[in-house]
Amino acid sequence: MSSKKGAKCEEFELRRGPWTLEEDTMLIHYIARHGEGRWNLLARCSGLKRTGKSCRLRWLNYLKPDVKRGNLSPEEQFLILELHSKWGNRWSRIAQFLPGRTDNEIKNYWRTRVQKQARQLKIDANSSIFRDALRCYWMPRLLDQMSLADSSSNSNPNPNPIPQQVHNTDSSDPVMSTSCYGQSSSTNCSMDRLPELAPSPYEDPFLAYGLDALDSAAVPAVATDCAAGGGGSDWEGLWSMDEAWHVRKQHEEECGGGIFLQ
DNA sequence: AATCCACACAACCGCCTTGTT
DNA sequence: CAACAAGGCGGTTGTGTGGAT
Repeated sequence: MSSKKGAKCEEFELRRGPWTLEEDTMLIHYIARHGEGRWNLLARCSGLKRTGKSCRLRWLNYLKPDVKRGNLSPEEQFLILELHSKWGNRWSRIAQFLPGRTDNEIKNYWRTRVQKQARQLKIDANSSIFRDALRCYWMPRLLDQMSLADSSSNSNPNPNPIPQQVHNTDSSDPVMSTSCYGQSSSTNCSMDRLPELAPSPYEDPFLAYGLDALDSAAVPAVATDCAAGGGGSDWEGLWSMDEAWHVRKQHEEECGGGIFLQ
């Protein structure tokens, strides 16, 4: 079977690796004429020496007009952390709540930024300790950045406008019940009990999750203190050395000084 | 100036699901 | 209902780039 496959590949001399400008142009023009979908047909008829899969990926992750480029905003980062805590590595599902962002981009963000922090602390990124750390230190900081940006650009319309709404302090709210900022979430952040929310690209995620409820009052003192960021000059790290030490120590206590990742 | 290293991101691979015949 | 093809998804790898040494 695999040899047959290989022979097929050779027969059509399928190209691999980075896409050229010419290939991009061909793909864009073909989709402009015939629309998306039927990727294998597209690959055969467009003149591209690529697999249908490759064409699909290139279009969805890079060429599609509504693909957003550039750094993730604090709002987007916050959403990624929040949704990942609920759904785990369901990147495409998470991406549905970040218009213009692809699952690939979100996955890369998680691996390069978030998991990097876990590695530095020598903690499993999926551990409850690390999740707590995200909630106590990182997410409040993002909230802080969001409010700072908000207050400094009152006259400047937000590119991703978040509709004003009534504050939701209902404890049954998915975010408030599972996120428990600053509290120990090790008991109630289980992936087994993910909220069954119907994701929709048209639904405002902040509205859906009641994220407006996460004002400073909702964040515990320790978290807001950290978020206030005494001493954080530029926002490079996600937490200070003190915070990292605290997380690490907590982890040591919980694991009895044992099981660190290498 | 050269080399090394870490990072970010694009692209590929394999598996699974879904739709069609 | 089975077989097959296509699409979708998550994990992994490859590569270009910028900073550090």
